[in-house]
Amino acid sequence: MGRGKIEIKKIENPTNRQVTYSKRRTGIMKKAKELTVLCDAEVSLIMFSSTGKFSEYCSPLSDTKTIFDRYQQVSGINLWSAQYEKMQNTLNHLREINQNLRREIRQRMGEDLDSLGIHELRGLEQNLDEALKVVRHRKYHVITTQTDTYKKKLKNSNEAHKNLLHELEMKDEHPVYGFVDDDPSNYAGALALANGASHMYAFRVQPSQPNLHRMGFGSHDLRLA
Amino acid sequence: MGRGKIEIKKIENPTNRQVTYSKRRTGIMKKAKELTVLCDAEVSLIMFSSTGKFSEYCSPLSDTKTIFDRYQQVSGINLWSAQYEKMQNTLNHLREINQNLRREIRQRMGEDLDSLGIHELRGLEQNLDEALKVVRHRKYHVITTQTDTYKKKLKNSNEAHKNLLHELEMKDEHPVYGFVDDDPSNYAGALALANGASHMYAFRVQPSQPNLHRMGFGSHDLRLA
DNA sequence: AACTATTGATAATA
DNA sequence: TTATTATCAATAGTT
Repeated sequence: MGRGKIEIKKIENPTNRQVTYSKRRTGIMKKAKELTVLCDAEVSLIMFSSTGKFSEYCSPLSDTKTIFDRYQQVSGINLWSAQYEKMQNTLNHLREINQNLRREIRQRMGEDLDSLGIHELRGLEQNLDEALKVVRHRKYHVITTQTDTYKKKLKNSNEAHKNLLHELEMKDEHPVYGFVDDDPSNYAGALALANGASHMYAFRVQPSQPNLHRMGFGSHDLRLA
Repeated sequence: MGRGKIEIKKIENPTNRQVTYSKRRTGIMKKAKELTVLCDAEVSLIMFSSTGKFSEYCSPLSDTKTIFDRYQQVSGINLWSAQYEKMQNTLNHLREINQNLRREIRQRMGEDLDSLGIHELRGLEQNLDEALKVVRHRKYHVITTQTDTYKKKLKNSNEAHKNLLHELEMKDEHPVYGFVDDDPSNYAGALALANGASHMYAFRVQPSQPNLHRMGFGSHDLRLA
């Protein structure tokens, strides 16, 4: 279909090849469009020239991604199976680790012990015993620190109060009663630890972890993951 | 290019449309092939007829997936971004959960306590204390059971031995010394628990969890995930 | 599926 | 690249 018949083999002259590519590219695109319209078909046509130039045609009602998805279903080839499988493996691995971590926590809570042998039980016992000592120690430390801080604050406040009273007496002989603590939460904390019956021990988590919110020790949500 | 010019619009006669689709399909495929050969181009052509029939052409050196990959790079459209993002989110969520589980385990081991307030510390202490009691109880139970089993086995063996000796005496008056326990591991176990100084407490895991193998309480590999 | 009269595409040329 | 046009190729309508 030209001034002369041509053999279908690679055009060696690069300029000529590029020109032919251009012409035929528009030609095949026109054909694709016509096929789409005339026959109500879905067509995806992607072309890269030898110089790397990219062109595509896609039937108007669908887009390239839709056609790819459909291609996948029909051809049975999962185009991104490699990516997908890799991630799936990572995911399963993480899930496994998660399961094990949960089991360890349960065992550290005295549950799920049936699968443990005598050696494991002995180890767990020792470990819990040591941990308990450390936690107790830390608790006492915190209590002491907190109490000290409170006492100090109280003392400071009292002094401030006295000074205030003193100042007022100096000024107009009108004594004032009461004062406001600038941080009442410490006072409440000290009171709470004093009665020794607290069962409120929320687990502190970052705001980005909604599923672990409000979980106390011994109340882990084991439905997760 | 036929016996008469046709308007480019949907062919309403289904038979006619199907015939035209067939003819033009082969035509466009030929065009695609020619483009590939003449111009050294990469072409992907995917077609679905109105009846759902699927055909494709792909330049011989590359395959459809390769062209899709290239298409992605050039077009900037990530074809599986939706899937990918979803999985990525799940993955990150799992990682977060795992981090928290690990932290809880560390805290149950008496580490990482600085971030805990007095309430949490009190809760943890109580929880550890209760767990310790349960574990001790369970340990004693296992020890008792194991010891009983061993005693029973020993008794059975001795009786078997006696019977054997008796039989032999009956037969040829040649007494035989010694016997073989059919499960010596229980004996070793009983011995080990008798000396009370075991520090071997391997964590039991399924074979499919290589990363958690040989982890004892207190020796968790925190590099994971 | 074939067959062709026609239209459409395009190679060579400018 | 674009335009022209002589040719060849594709195909619409028909058998």
